[in-house]
Amino acid sequence: MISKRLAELRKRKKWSLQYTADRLGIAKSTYAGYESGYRQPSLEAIKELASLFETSVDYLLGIVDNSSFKLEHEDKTKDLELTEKDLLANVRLTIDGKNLSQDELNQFIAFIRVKREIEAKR
Amino acid sequence: MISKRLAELRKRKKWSLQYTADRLGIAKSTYAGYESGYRQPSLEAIKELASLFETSVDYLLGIVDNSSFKLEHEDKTKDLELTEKDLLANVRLTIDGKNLSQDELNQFIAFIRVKREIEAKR
DNA sequence: ATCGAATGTGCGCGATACGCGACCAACCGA
DNA sequence: TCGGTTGGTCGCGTATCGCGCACATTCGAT
Repeated sequence: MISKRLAELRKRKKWSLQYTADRLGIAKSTYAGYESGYRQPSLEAIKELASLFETSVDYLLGIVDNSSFKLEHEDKTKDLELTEKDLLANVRLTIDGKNLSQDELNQFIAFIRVKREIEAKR
Repeated sequence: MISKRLAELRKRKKWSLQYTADRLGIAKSTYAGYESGYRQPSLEAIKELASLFETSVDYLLGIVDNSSFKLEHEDKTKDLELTEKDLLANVRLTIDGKNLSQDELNQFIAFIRVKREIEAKR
């Protein structure tokens, strides 16, 4: 059960085994063992896993079926203004699992502003 | 942390070590080791513990403070993968206060992908 | 098509530590 | 006083955890 959940969460983030293991500070083979079911993570390790994947230990163990992220936000949709840097301070925007730099975001904002200006003239 | 929580839960129910161990199907010394901090329960054992005490594994591990099944991940920086539509369903992205359409976001994603491809060749 | 790097997968070994039985001190009611 | 219960620790056998290493597979670049 835990192995399936880990693989699903990691692939959703488009992370490799090596990258995930590095984030956790463990060997690649160790984390791979978790996903293959060959090993079970220790109590300390599973706390780190839940933290890294932003979910609950209960979800990893299959006790509950909802990941905590969805559980908290499914009722209230949040506003996220992309030009507000302090709002984005605690959000890491990614595309294909890779971080979005501030420069890239600024380029996008400029692009959208120009696009809207042109559309407004019609 | 887990030892304190276990002792607290057991005493609240006025159970003895022996009775608790019997309910779990393990040796008294084993469960006593959990409470004294001398041993850590295995993954399988901690699931049984949470079930017996009608609480969550996250509570036993000290990840959350309330024994109910509410889970939270505030103050932590969240990942927001822009290509995951179901994640974005709960977030309204805006630029200059104006909603960002799905088309505009798709254009941006395509733009970033091309940009990264070019940069990777250098 | 071919090479090489990156990624996924599995195994053996050393070391950790889990679970159990045995044991001990403290407490308490008969 | 004493038998019984409770909380707690220790030694031992062994299950298994984490790591290094090797092999299989995928994938992009030439």
